[in-house]
Amino acid sequence: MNKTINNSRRLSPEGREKQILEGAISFFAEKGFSGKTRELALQLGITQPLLYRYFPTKRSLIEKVFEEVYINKLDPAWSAALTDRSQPLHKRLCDFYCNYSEATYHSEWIRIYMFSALMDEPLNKHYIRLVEEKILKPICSELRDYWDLPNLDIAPINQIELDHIWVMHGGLFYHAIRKHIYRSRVSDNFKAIVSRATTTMLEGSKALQSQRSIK
Amino acid sequence: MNKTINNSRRLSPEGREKQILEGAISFFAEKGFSGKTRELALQLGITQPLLYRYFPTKRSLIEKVFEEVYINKLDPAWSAALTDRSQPLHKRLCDFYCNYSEATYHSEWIRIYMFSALMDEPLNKHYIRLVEEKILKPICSELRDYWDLPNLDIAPINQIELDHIWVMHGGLFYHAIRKHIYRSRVSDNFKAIVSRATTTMLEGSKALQSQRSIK
DNA sequence: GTTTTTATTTATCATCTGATAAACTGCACC
DNA sequence: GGTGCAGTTTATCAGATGATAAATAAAAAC
Repeated sequence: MNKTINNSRRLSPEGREKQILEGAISFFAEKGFSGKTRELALQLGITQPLLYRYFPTKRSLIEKVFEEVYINKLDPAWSAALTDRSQPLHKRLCDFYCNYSEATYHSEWIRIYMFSALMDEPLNKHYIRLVEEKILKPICSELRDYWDLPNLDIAPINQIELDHIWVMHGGLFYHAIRKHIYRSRVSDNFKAIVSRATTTMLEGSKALQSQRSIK
Repeated sequence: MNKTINNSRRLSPEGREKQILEGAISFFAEKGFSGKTRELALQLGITQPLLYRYFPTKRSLIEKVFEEVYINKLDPAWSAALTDRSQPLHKRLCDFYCNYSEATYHSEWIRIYMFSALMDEPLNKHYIRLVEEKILKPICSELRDYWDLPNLDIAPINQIELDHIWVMHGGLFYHAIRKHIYRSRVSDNFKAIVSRATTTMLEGSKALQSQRSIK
């Protein structure tokens, strides 16, 4: 019999630890990290001191939650696909944001992300840097190619270009915030929103060039 | 002598209440609403029981904070200016978002807004509805006029049009989130970002029409 | 089947935290 | 300058909360 997935009273250490961690993610995503250990235990159907057999402190459990939520969410294959110029850029952008949103735009992920950011967790700053390096700058680079502009070696990405992508990226992310944090009723066809947002961003980048050349 | 603005030990009730409320805004914006009353009192330079002379419970103080932060942030004059067709639409949008961001994109406002949203405070949902009615839908309406599309009486605003404005609005709001919640270093020339974001949105709305007419 | 091991619970601690009551003190008024 | 009112502090409570130790019970070992 499988001991790991067992709903009897007594579980294997690995099974219990996993159950607690997953329960903690859902619990803290809902209540925030000031949620009480007794309430978490109640939700898990165990007693509060049992938590402390698997995690020495509440803080250590929270840190495991961060790890679980933050790591391995950016698949390098997506960045690779983003720069695969055999495909049209609009399609690449759509595919990327569909993949990316599927991995991160979930209630638990978004809420824990926001709670941790409000707590000034260093993980957040690290993640933002990753987003800029692995997503936004590659997109800037593809945009240069798309409009036959100078390569990055000749002119490094400037703030204006980055801001332009940030507005699109933020606009899409904000859709997830509205859904999972504000809990507003939002349109569920996210693919269509992505498609229109990327089209808009591409058209906008063209219009901005005529106003002010990248040089 | 002015009793209201007095840094002596003893203040007038109005002065003290105001001081506590303002201190609470700054305190809860930083720590979240699970911040402790003793810590707040320490930051104010008063003792913790004094808070309870001016606010019967912690919750009542928090509710005053919500009131102070949420109300009167949307000046009807801005919405009026937004629909003043004697000015070019791009200029109207820029002016509006500059005014709006000046009123709300402050660290305290943004953080308290996010904390309260994560707490499922009804004020947040109310505010979002206000944003949609007083800002986004008027912009949709102006866009119809801008591109010589049917009036709202003939065809009501659809989800696609609203989503398109939400992406721009969210993109701009996300800039404030990055600045005040993530505390990232962001470019400080917000006016320029607004100008480019509105240009982009306008260009995008044109491009989207050729893909799919509003009918 | 008895013993050993260990997952889990019960009982409990020390501290924290929102809140209250009583003591204190600065200021106005006469 | 004494008297009373009102703003503030000191002392304290009751319940909550993170954490620990001992007791219990279920599974494994022999």
